[in-house]
Amino acid sequence: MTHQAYRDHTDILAASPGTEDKSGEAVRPCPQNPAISCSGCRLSDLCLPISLNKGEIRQLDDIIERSRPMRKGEHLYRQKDNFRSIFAIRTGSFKSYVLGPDGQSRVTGFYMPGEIMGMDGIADRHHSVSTVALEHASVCEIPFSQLEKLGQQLTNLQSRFIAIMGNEIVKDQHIHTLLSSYSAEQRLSSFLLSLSARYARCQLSPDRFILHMTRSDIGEYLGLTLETVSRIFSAMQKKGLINVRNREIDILDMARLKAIVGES
Amino acid sequence: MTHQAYRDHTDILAASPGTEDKSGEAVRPCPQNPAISCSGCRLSDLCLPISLNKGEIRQLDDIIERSRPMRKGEHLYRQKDNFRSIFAIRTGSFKSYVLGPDGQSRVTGFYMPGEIMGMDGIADRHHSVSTVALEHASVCEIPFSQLEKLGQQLTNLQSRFIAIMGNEIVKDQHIHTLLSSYSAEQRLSSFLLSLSARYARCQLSPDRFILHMTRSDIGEYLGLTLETVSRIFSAMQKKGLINVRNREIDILDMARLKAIVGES
DNA sequence: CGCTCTGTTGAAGGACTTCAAAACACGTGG
DNA sequence: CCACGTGTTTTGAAGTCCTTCAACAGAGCG
Repeated sequence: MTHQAYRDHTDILAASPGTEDKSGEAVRPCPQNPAISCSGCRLSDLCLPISLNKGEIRQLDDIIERSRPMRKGEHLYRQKDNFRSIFAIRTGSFKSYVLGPDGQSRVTGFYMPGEIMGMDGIADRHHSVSTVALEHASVCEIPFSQLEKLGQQLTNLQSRFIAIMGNEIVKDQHIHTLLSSYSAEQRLSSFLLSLSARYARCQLSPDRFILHMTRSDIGEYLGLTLETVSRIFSAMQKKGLINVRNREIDILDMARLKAIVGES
Repeated sequence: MTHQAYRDHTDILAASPGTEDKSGEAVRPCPQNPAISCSGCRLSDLCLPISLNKGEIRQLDDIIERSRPMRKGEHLYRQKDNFRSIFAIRTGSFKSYVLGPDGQSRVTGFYMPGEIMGMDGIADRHHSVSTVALEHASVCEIPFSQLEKLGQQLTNLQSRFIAIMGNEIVKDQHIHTLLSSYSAEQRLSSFLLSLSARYARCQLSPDRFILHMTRSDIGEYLGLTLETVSRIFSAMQKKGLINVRNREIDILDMARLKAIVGES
């Protein structure tokens, strides 16, 4: 394994990136360093604090509750829960999903460090989806009532938050067109490119990463069956576009991948 | 034609609902009554003013520009346009769409009276979709910078606007699950039920209405071909669920329609 | 009245699903 | 450390739902 350095991306985000361990869980130092703050967070230029000055960030810091690290499979909140807070991911990744009337789940999104979860509960004060950690993870909890209050004082914060919601709407529209008109191969190409770009945003390798979700999760998200996901991955590998080894993805030909979805 | 009274729903929204005309366009009085205001608008309990008191509504009124009526096919704004305002629909309906790299369009949404358009431009200050009138229509234009400013003064307005955005996100998630897991018949049932509920909100008949969009529009929106839309409509009619006569829809069995999409 | 856009319907084909079986990975406990 | 069991992934074969292609009918508008 020549690429051990990238084995677990969260290593890079953790407090002591030098420590490596094979299990990926036991030895790693707790990412919940009590000294963390928005101004010290390496994600601050992707997250809510963008465009805030130091004083403003300090005020935002004051209302943020940095909760305990979460284990894989642990829920952040569930469908129907009362809405109290939105959450910014510090480390790890999450999926959101809903349960259909027949009891089977439908994945509605994947979330990575620096991204905001919980906005599904703003409208009617109850969450409309459930959110679960796909790996060890940690989040910043931002009580919404306090965010609203602070937003009234800090114009920049208010605008920033509204922009984040606006961006969510644009992303949802993009997913809408993807689901309504893309082939299975286009959907998966687009999915991989999205992950790649988001890993790059976190200063992680854009062409070699781990899928923390199952094939079934991906299928539910993209409107495909898990078998189709698997088959398309295999076909892409055969074409020399990617290398798939279990959950490990190597993007070999980014340009051709982009061509598949129609991005020049 | 026993149902002439419902022939054109916009009649009911117009200033003088008593006037009837066969063309649906020539005789109707101009909906752009200069006397209109949020407080006088019959849609005020669906639109941005919800939960505002009279003084607050007056302030909102002051920043709203009531633009001229629009003709069918006229664009409100286009993809890539600078973002200046959001728009509340007074009368008529719109569709939003994007043009793919190959030049063919993908419908991303339909909008009805009381609903807000233009939030696709908030994030990066340029619109990500185009919006076009599906029939004669009129809108209230709300310059975004002024809305932001006013929102800083009026807490209720700020919350209301954020709630509208949150609601948009929830609706997009619902569409996501629809596109990723529903059959063609379920998609169309869900679509008709959505239109029905929204017409009811406008005090219009929930079980007899006009589709102002083409089969192709519906298909692009739901991820189906226009032929499939047509076929499923025919099949639903054969089953006694609906009556379709060109663009006129009668919902005959609401309960069974809901059962198709899994709503008890 | 005739043109064009829209909608319907049929027949054939294809992309993805479904069902099924086996291989593989991973965590647990011996 | 290995054996085992569960959950995940791969791959195949058959089937299905929807699409594509095509022709025609109807509606709307000059």
